[in-house]
Amino acid sequence: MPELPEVETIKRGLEKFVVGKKIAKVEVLSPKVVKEPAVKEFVRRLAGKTVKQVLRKAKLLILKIEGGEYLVVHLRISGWLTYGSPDKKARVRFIFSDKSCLNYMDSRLLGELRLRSEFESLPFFKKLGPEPFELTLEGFKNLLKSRKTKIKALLMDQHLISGIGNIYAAEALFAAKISPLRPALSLTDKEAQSLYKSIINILNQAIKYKGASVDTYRDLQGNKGGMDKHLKVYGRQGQRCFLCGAVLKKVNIGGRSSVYCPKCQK
DNA sequence: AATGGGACCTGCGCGC
DNA sequence: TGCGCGCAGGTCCCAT
Repeated sequence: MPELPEVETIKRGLEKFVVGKKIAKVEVLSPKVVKEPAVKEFVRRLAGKTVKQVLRKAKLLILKIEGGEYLVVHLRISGWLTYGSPDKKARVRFIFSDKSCLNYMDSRLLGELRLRSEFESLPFFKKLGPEPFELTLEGFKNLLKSRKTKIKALLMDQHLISGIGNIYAAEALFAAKISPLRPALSLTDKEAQSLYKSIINILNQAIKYKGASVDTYRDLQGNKGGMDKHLKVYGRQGQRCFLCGAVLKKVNIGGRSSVYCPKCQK
């Protein structure tokens, strides 16, 4: 579900509704999603603690908890959070002292919750490349240099550049008029610059629209994101390109479906 | 180094 | 209506 813009939207919601709240009780309905520590310990250590701050790194959400602990949330594909009253489909419920509730939702159970005294040593965190916002144009060009991998696969490789997933990789490549199948090293300086700018623009636009609700994603209050309506290629295979009218094509790249305009994107 | 496949999971929409 | 299949916004791990 969530790429950087969706996670950023959730982060802002948490800042508004959850920071400063005291966790009275944690209910773990699906123990599978709690990766560390053991569920009993997880619940015990959170009870009575206040949420101090929310951080985001790429698609990772990090809640700083009173007493020097961090609740690290990776939503993976189908995770999302709602704030309000307890949800019967929740996998984990964080009930606050004012009776309000933060629900961790995750139909496919692929997401992960961790409670740790720090998050920097988490293997996934350590291997995370810079976000597009932390990368200069030169830094971006250096990533492409000498890499034969398909440009779309590179954009989604979190070790190299983090926060971009299947939707925004497809959209940025369309905006830059570059085929997702091109080897990264084949991009000219001009193309690399155009792609770099497109990535930043698309992510900022998506944040502005509070994410895309192609599937189950909702913000904390249950509202859909507004970015769906602005997607030009993602999920539009077989339909016509808004620019040239050609039929959009779907190919498989790195095990993910990738939609693009064979006429506009060279 | 790069790519392809499978694994982890559930649930939805589609065609028959 | 019911069933099987393909597919889904992520990441890891293995084989080649």
